[in-house]
Amino acid sequence: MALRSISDIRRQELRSAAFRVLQREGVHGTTLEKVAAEAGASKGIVLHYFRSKAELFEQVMREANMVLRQRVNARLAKATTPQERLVAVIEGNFEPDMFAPPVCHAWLSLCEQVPRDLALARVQRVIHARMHSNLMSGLRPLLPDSEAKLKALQISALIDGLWLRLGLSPGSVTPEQAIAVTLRTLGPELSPRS
Amino acid sequence: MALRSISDIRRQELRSAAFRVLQREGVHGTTLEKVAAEAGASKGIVLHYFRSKAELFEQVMREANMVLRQRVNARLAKATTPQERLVAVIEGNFEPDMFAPPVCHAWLSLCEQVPRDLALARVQRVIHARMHSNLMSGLRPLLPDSEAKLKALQISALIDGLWLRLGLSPGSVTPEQAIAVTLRTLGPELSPRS
DNA sequence: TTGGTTATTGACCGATTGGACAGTAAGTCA
DNA sequence: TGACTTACTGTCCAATCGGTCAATAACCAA
Repeated sequence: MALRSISDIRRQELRSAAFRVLQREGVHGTTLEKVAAEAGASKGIVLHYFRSKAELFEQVMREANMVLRQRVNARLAKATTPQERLVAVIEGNFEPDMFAPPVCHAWLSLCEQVPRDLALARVQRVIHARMHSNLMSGLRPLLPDSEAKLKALQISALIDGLWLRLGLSPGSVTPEQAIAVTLRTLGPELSPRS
Repeated sequence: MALRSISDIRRQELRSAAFRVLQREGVHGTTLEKVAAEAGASKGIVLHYFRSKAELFEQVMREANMVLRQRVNARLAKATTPQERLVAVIEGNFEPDMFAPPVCHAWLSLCEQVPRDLALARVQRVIHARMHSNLMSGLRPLLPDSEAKLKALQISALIDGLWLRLGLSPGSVTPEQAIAVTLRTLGPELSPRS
C-alpha cells in the first residue's frame, strides 16, 4: 500500500460516496450535490477533485471493477488445478456482499451509459477481457480451443445475466443458487468432484 | 385487428418515434422535443397523448415487449413437442432484427429505470414471468419439477446475459452464436436431434 | 512572519427540460 | 350554420444541474 496523500484519501471518500448514491439513485439521479452531501462536503469540492461528473463516474466504475478483480484474484491465487480456477472465478463473481441488489443497480446504471460514454466503454472492455481470460485459463487445458471459447462466452454471459436478474427482481436469485446454476453450466466433465 | 381511431394511430407513431430515439439516446437523453421531432410534430403533442414522459416510456416498453411476445408465440404455435417449444422460445428471443445493438441499448436503458420506476418494474415482472412460463412448458414434461425450475432460471438468465453482452459490446455475439450457446446449455437430453 | 500552495465553501450562471397553458385550426354532429 | 370536441402549436415557467469563479481558510515551507 503506497503512501496516500490527503487528496488521494479525499478522492477515495468521494468515490465511495458517489458509489453509495449511485446504488440508490442511478447515474442520472446522482447529482454532484447529493454526492457532496453523502460525503459531508460541499458540491464545489467534488469538482475540485474530479474534472467533471463523467470523470467521477469513470473512476467509480474503475474502483468497483478493482474490488471485484481483487476478490476473484484472491480466490484464483489459492487454486491449483484448472477446475479450481473455474470455481474461483465463478464463486468470486457471486460473493454475497457484492452480488446484492443495490450493487447490481449501480452496475446496471453504469452499463447503461456504456453505449454513449467512451471512457466507461473502455472500462467495460477491460472487464469483459479479464473475465474471458480468467475463464480461458481454466478451460484451455480441458477443452479444444474452439470449445473453450464457446464455453467462456456461455459462462460469462450467464454470470452477467444472473447479475442483471438480481438487479431487476431483488430476491429472485441467491448467491448459492447463482453459483449452483453456473457450476452446473460448466458441465460434469469440468466441475471438480465435490 | 380492431378499428383504430386517429388518436390510436397517432399514439402508435409517437411510441415508435420514442423507441427510435431511445435506441440512440437512452432514457435520459430522450427528450420530449426529440421524440416530437422524430415524429415530425411539436413537443406539445406528446403530452397531449401521454400524461407524462414516464407514461410514454411505460407504453414504449409494453409495446416492445408485445413485439417480442408475438415473435415467440408465432414460433410456439408451430411447435408440437416440448423440445420444439424450448427451441421456439430460444430462437424467438434471438431473431436478428431484434437481437441487434440499438435494440439492446433501448432495453438496457429501460431496465436501468426498473429499480426506480414502479410502472416499468411491473412490465419487467410480466416479461420474466412469461419467459419462465414459456420455458417451463417445455421443461416440465422432461424434467422433475425442481430440476426444471433451475433449468428455466439458467436459460432465461443466459438469454438476458447474451442480450446484455450484445448491448455492451456490439459485434461480440451473433444471433447464431447466441442460439448455439443457449441450445447447448439445454443439455443433450433436452435438445431435439437436428 | 510571510508568501505561496492547497482545501473548501457558497454564490452564481447558462442551459436544459418536463410540464402547463392559452390559443388556433380542423373536423363532427345537430 | 353553429356549438362542441379533438388535434395541434408555440410560448412560457419553475426547477434542476453541471460547471465556473471569487473569496476565504488551512497548511506548509523558508
